[in-house]
Amino acid sequence: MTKPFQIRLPDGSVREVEPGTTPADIAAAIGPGLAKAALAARVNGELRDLTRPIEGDAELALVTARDEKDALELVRHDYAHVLAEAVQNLFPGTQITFGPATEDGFYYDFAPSPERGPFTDEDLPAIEAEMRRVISQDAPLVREVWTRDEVRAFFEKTGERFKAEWVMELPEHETITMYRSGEWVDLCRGPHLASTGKLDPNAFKLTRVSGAYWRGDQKNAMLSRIYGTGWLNKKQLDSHLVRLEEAAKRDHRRIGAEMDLFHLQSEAQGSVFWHPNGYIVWRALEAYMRRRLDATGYREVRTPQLMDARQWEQSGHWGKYRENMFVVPDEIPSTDDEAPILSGDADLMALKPMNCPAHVLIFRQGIKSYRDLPIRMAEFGCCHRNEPHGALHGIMRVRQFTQDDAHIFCREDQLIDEIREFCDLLDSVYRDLGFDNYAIKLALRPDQRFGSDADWDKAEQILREAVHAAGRDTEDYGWEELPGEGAFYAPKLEFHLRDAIGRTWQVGTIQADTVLPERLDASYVGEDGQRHRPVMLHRAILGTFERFIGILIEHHAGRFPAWLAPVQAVVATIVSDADDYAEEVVRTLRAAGIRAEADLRNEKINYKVREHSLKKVPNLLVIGKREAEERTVALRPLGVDARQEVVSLDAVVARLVAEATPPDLRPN
RNA sequence: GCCGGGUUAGCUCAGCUGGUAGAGCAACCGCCUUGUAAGCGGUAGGUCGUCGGUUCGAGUCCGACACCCGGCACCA
Repeated sequence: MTKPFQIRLPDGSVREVEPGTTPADIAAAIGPGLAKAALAARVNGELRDLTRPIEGDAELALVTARDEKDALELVRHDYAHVLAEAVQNLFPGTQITFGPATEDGFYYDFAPSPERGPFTDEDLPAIEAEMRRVISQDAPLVREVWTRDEVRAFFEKTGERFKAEWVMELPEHETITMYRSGEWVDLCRGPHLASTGKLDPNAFKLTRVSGAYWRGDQKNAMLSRIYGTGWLNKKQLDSHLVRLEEAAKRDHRRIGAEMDLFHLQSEAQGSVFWHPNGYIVWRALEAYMRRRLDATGYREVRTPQLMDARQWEQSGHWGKYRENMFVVPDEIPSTDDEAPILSGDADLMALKPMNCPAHVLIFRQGIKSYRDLPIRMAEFGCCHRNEPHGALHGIMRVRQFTQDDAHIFCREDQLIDEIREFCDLLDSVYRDLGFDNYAIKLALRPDQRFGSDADWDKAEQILREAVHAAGRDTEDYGWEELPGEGAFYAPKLEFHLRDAIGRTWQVGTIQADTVLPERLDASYVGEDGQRHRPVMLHRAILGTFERFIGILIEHHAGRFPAWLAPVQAVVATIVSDADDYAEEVVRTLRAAGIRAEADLRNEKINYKVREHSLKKVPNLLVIGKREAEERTVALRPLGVDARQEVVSLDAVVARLVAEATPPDLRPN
């Protein structure tokens, strides 16, 4: 007989068990409570099925619902599995593909039979019901090791084309496992719970359907994806659903309408109509950014909206980016109703999708010395990109946008410092704007690109080093590298923020580019008297005003900090006798630079409080007979639990002025 | 661009199996001079996204297109 295995438990104790023992056996040996609560096990750190025998001496930790991260991952993966089984029960002929756990749930991608067609929302209740039935069967989930050929033969026989294709691409040495629940079998790496009955039939909900390309490639078949959210118990599910409702209330499109910030309409799809209120936010943000850039050695420029196609050919945009550009014929349209409006053979111009080529053209004016570098050239540049229709999203993803763009022309030996300084500036700006949480990614060379591999090796390495030097390549910053996601001319560091419902958006970026200076022949005279190529750093902090304001709205739920708020104070009267004094208060506030309005309407104070609260006005100054007589105001800051206090006119002006001062202009 | 859903009054939405439109809020008018998140009453407001088809008759059924929403792909 083989000798017993030594199993070390988290409390440090060691148990001797016979070969063939499973984590479930050990849990049972420790106690019936644990046996019942155990969902899976970590064996030498690896998450495994409870019923999979231990193969040797090991560290073992049993995973229960208390280990929430592991437990949720397991449960969600199992829900996906149950979803697939339910769908195949209800719709024979549907092929299965993949179904992973996601951040708050799971999905499964199916290839429905052609007769059946893609799933719709209306299918979901029946599928949910079938999932509950599958769960109630409480079938054990059994892990089986198969050979590649067995799996392929099996799926070819059952008509599972996608699974048969996939198994052949698994790495040679990988152990191929199938999981069986009752009659149903799926190719799956696992691990799974011991049986479907471990799932709470009331802790999941199918949320939506969508299309998704097989293996994420547009060239492949469109599959039908079903999304769900899944939790350990109903209470968690319910609170998640409440969170979703709350998040919907923060939606920038909804708040944009409520606060009268902007609108969109189909005649200018993908372009924003900024209303006076929204444009105040924009201008405050722009003024702030301009001060920050002025203070850190940037010089602002302004470049043409339209440039000749030949210029875009030279920069490389025509070849690699044309499908995203708006092209305009350089021709006076015919006014003759009988004749075609355009001849069709005019020279072409294009609206700029980026500011970089124009900045190189400025750089090229006159001879630059190494002493002139770095040159930090900034532009609040308005760009147009012809985005795919399906990509447009509120003001977060639009076709006309304004970037807080800048290009830093520098020598190679200046790169690391420039990037590090940029990271510091970006960090400081994000904090000023209320974001202390952002993620940094490094997007590496894409398939479609200019420049030699050696250039890319160098550029990628510089960005890595600079982030490391800035101490930001850590888990706190969600640091990761994204192969294939760089721009066509350069790798980029991406800075991401989260929206109300947890989607992340790239805002800031910095890209180290040696290609464009080469293509557009930018050079400087070095210490050695020779011409050298500068490196160009493309960088933005907000990214675009449109997207950034969208995120600001959602992040603050419309309650902008006072310095950004469209209206900073409303003076609301209780009785009309106070009108004159209220108008005086507004005049005084405005003279002090506060964006203040009077509300003298014949309405109850309750009505006015409610209305201005919904408009997220940060300060409500209530004036009744008493305040008018005493030359005070009742200051009621925005917020349900805000206490109001009666203060003198002078005091309220001082307080609001302090609050409305942008963060970079505040004392200390 | 791809898959699914949607488009009815300024906003949010109802309108079953086809018989020329309805609520709440907002707006307007009147009453109320009001004390911290909706005071009361009244009036007006829509060629039901666009175009075409089926039908005696279309908001409702069918088709095309446009836009919006959720994903996918693409991206700031």
